[in-house]
Amino acid sequence: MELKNYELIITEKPSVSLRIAESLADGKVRAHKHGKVTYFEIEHKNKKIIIAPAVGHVFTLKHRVGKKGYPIFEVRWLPTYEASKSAAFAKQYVDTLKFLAKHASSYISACDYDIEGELIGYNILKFICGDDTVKKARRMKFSALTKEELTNSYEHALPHLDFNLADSGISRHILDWYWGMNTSRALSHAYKTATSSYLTLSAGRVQTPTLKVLYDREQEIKNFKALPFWVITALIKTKEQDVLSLHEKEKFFNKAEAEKVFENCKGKDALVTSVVKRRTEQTPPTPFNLSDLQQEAYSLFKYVPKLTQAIAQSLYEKGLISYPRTGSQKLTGVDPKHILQKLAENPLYSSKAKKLLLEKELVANEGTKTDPAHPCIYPTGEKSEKLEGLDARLYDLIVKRFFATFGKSAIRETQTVNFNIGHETFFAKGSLTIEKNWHTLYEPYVKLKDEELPPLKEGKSYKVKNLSIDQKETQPPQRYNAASVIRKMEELGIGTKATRAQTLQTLYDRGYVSGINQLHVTSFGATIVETLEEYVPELTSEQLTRNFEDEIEKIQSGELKKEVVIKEAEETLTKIMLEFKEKEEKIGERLKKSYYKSRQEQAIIGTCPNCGSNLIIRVSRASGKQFIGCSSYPKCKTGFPLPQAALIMRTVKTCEHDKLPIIQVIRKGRRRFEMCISPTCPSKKDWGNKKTKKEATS
DNA sequence: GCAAGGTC
Repeated sequence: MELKNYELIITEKPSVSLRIAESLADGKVRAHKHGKVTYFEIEHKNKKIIIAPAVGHVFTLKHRVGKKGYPIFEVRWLPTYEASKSAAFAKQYVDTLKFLAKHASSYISACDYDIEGELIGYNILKFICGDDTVKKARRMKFSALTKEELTNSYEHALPHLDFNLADSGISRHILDWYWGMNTSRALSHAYKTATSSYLTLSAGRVQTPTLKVLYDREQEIKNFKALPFWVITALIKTKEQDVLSLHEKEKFFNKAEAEKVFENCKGKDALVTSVVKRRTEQTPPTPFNLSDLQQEAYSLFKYVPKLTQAIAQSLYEKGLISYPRTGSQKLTGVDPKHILQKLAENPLYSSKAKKLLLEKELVANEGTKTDPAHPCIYPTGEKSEKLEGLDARLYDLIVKRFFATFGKSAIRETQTVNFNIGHETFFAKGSLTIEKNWHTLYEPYVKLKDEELPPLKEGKSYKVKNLSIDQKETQPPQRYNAASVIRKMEELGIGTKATRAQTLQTLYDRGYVSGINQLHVTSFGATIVETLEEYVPELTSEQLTRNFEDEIEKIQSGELKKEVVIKEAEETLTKIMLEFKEKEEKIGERLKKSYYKSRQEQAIIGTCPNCGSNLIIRVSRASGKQFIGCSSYPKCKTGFPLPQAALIMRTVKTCEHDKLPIIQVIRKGRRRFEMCISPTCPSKKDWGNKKTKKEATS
């Protein structure tokens, strides 16, 4: 069959190609393969249309080959598979688009309608379809993958791309590249001048402010001065149970005052002065976007955000859930009834789905956040082979969350009882769920606890079983964990939903941070922050992102030309890099010292599976051997042997099998490998003895 | 080799 004279619709990713084909096809959707890539052929109003996907960015910026040192500003666009081996899969997509572009008579970009999507389409047209197609191509603009929206966006396709938007995308890429590459190279170069050996160091518009956030918290904790305070509690005896009440002042920072109050209350009975009951409505949760899912999976299952993202991606590829890299908390364009009907066929979910289907109206408690291209994360209701382990748990959470958003508000009752003990006021609080409603749909993931108070009568006196005064002290602020730092990045508006988990990984990889439950900045990470604050302070604050956004907005509106912005960045950085270079020796010494020290520190390897404290490298007093053990030893005796290890470099990732850390170890003779710390992990052989490139060739 | 951003 000869394919000629068709319209070529280019999408950002494979799943969208199919949706567009299904929406526009008057008759059958024909799927074809070119290599491994599927594209679709349809007829729409007697017109032949081919729909073919990209895989996100298939072009990336690359400096001129062999160019060493810094500063560097000469960049050009190159196919991702030429720039990096890890992007080899992208070649097939590029080849397919090249093949299809040859005989196309017209072109439409149907990439996501955002800055990156505009650029993905623009680059494909320019470098694959031919320069002349850039001006001719039309643009489909849609904000949901529904038939109606997609058909409408095709019928009313914009006559051309938004060139200003594409320009702002180009600028974003170049500015990030300039700042990131130059600063990273400068750091590595400085290290090399001091040690004559190469070490990958990095800095960037997103990773450095993130590191700074962790660093600042580290400083807060370091500078924290604990204050002692006293609390007075009274255990009140009733027929049913004892009630613990607290003095209304809660914290006494003055010891004498606390002791006086304590004396006043001693030996006195507790008179109930008031019983106040309040009912509150608790609205159901909002649908998941990626960040919400990452937070919840961490808090319920301790899945790190990167793991959650990987599992969600695989569930999406199996057709079980919708597109996971979304910021939306809305069910735009989703037909919940249809999904519930499909879920009702699954014995695991049948009863809950059927219960919801009985409702007259299905109204979801949608959140306010939206996404330019996708609705929230929801189950498709499709059947699959039996899910197990990590996948099954996450899928179950997504299904139950979907159910819960349609539930009625739960009703909670809180009770506050005030007591008079020797003319001092004490109080006790209880809370109780009166009507579960959405809680039953979300079980077992509801985190609320019921604490019921026994019936206490106003005006009645009760015996005080025990009155106590305890000294406590104020606590320093909590360290961030792997999930909360992602939320913080979201708050600061740095990174994107799809990249934040990866950014944290980069900070681990560089040895800047360690720990999962409690993220510590290593002394080396601290040196990086301090060095950059001195020489490239712009890069340590999220303000750089704000400046980018302002400039990019102006390019979008046509107020500014991208060339001006790029030139300006070049000038600024040239100056900064020259100053850096002058101090290179000094900076190198500082980095060297700090790096060596950091390696010898008691590295935090991960989180103790038993008690949640840090796992650190310990030396056994008995045998003198190194092993990984819990930092709260001897309270917790968790430990893992470490055979023949010489130097533990860092935690690489978390083992998917038992969620223990996988660490990178260098043995004597510079043999470097990764291993799961669990001696019984069955996946151990997968990590062991991974040789470095150098070794493999020697 | 280093960024950040797409997607697998």
